[in-house]
Amino acid sequence: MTESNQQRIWQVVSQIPEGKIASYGQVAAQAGIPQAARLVGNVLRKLPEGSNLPWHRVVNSQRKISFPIGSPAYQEQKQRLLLEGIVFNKEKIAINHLAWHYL
DNA sequence: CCCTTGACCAACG
DNA sequence: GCGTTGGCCAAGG
Repeated sequence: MTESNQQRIWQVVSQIPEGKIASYGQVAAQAGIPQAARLVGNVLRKLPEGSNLPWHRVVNSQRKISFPIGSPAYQEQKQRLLLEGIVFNKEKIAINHLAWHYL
C-alpha cells in the first residue's frame, strides 16, 4: 500500500474530534512527515467542495486562523469553529481547545 | 531539470 | 515583538 502523504494527512485530519483543533505541524507529525506543515495547508487547499473532512479544525501554531483576517475563507472557518463551541479571544483561540498537547 | 510558491514551524539574533 | 534561516513536500512554469 503506497499511501501518499496526502492520504495520511486526510486520515489524520478526519480524526480531529468536534470542538477541538490541531495545528498544521501536529497534523504533519501525526501523518509521519515531521516539519512538513506547509504540505498540510497545500493538501487542504485543494479539497473538493463536498468533502466532509473537518479542515476548519486545523489552525496555525499560534492558535490563529491562517487566512487574512476578514477574508471569506477566514470568516467561514471561524463560523464553523464557533458552531462547535470553540472560544475566541480576539483572533486567537482559547488554549483549552487544543486537540493534542502542544508546548 | 531548476526555480518559485504556498492555509507552516522552530530556532535564532 | 520582528525579521531571517533552514527544513519539509507537491505543483506549476
